Amino acid sequence: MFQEEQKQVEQQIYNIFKENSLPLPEDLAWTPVPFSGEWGISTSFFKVAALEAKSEKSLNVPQRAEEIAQLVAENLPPQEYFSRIEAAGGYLNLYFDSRLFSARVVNTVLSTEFFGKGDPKGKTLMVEFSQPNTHKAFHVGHLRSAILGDAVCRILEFAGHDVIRANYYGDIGLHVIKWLWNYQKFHSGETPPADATRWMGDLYAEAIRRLEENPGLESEIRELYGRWDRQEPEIVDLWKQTRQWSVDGFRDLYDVLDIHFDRFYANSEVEIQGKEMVDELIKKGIAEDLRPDDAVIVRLDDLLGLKKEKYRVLVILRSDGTALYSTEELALAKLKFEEYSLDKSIYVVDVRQSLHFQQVWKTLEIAGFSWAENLEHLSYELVNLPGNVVMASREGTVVLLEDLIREAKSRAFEVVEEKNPDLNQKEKKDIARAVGLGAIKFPMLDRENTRIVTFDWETALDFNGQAAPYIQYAHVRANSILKKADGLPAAAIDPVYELDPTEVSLIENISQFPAVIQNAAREYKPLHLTHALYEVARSFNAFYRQAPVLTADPEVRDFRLQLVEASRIVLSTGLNLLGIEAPKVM
RNA sequence: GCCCUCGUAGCUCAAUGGAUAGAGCACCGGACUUCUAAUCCGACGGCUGCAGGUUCGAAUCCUGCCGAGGGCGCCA
Repeated sequence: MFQEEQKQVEQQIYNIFKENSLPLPEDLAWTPVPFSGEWGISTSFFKVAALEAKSEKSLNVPQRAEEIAQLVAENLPPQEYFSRIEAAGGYLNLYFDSRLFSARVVNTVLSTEFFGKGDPKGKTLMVEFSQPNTHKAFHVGHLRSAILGDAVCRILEFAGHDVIRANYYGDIGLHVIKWLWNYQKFHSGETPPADATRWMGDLYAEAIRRLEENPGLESEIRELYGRWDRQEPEIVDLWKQTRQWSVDGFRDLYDVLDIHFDRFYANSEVEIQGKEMVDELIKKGIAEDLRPDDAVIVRLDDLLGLKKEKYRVLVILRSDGTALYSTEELALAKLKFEEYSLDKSIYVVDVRQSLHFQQVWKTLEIAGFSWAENLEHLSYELVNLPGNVVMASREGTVVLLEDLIREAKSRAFEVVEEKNPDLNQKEKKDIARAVGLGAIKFPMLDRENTRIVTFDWETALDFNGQAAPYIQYAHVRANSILKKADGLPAAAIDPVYELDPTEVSLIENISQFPAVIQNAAREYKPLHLTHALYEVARSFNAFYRQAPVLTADPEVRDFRLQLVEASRIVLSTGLNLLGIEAPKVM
């Protein structure tokens, strides 16, 4: 927002450096001055001083940095946008003129079509996220990939990338065969009830139970897998029909979560191509075919001439010739680049599969696919239950998504009824949905990707504190003021009064928003956004308490109204980027 | 055995190598005749697991150790 001014000062500083024959720093690395009630940008001269110290051993770096800062501060020409220049401990701090700064920030937000939106980067990224297995339940453990992936896509898009959202569902594999086996034997002809996904999961759990009780039945599973592999119509038809039940159920869940995809890839879709690629790898001498006694493997460490084990051995086809996850993964990676012209292909998958991806990608690299270097794993830690219990359908240690959503909505509904009993049923339900889903999504985003989320009902349904409802509430308050104000002042307004500290702090947080988006996009970390947004909400709430808008003197009121509108825009944009609704009342 | 994460306030978590390490929860004390108190203000709370190293400067980078979790040939 102040690039021009920053560049200008930068040039002036360079000139001072030249005049004093100081070594030119490569870049000044501007940062905001640690906020203390005044806006400013800051740079330091430690690097330059350290550079000098190399030729002049006796030099005290911090002292010299301070001298340079003093020198620059004294020699900079008078500034329009900076009202105060200060050298402090090796830093040079340039403080903005508060009137010009606040007016610029607020006017920029109001006059930009999408404040914070980055310039088009001309890069196409595919983000694959949410990889549910058909014929299984969809539980809270599956939620993180979906929610994180969705938010990352929204942020990347807003930051200026072209994003293709891919879903990859596992519709074949041993788990599916086990389900089909159980269905054929014990549930033949049944159709799913309204809650299809839960029912699919129940039947899967039942299949596992039966097989554990009677391990001898495993041979029937092998046999059935063989029949599927030979594409026997009876089995294929049943598989297709039952798979659809799951797929439809997943789509319903994605709709509820407001998550959409551009392309659905099925596991089975890439099976044939996967096997073909395995053949090629064997021909090229990259893979070893040890069938029928052993599988088809790639000895990665040997191929790379590594002495210490790193990539180990990747199995790419079972000894009986059926496909593995890795078989399909090889083909899927290729298919993605064939279908789209991608600059990068990102996989949002949990951390347990890190090695797996490294192996597959290294194999593709060895096979000579140039795009293999543009594959990227966005790994995240699991959602566990208290006591670090992993959610697993077969262990029965799961919280079903349907249950969580229902509970969160109903809890939110109770609160709405208590806080705002006059609203009609429809409004209350809409708010309950926004708040309930926000409460579910926020904890999955407001955390370093590499850290485990521990799910417990109490925390998940706690609407207080550092959580989505807090931000939504600030948005509601902003809306409420604007509604009562009956329109905004038509023209841009400069504040002609001394700003309240809460206003200063609010404007500071708003001004950071565009940079935060870029940062979150670059690092694939919605966390940066949740944090910044919380800060905007917090400073807005303080402002709301401290600085009256509607009852203020006209010139104060006009500027504050614009500030409220700017806050509203940032809050709703930010929530939207997290996939969280921003209700107008609650 | 090899590899990957993580270790920060009582608890849950932040902090592009940069200035006095910050929030929420919990606990304690205050604020509703006010634009919605799902809010605000204050107090309490820290040898950033330990020991070295690199650097003008380390919670952050490197090495070792301790602790927790995860991954390592036909599950996905």
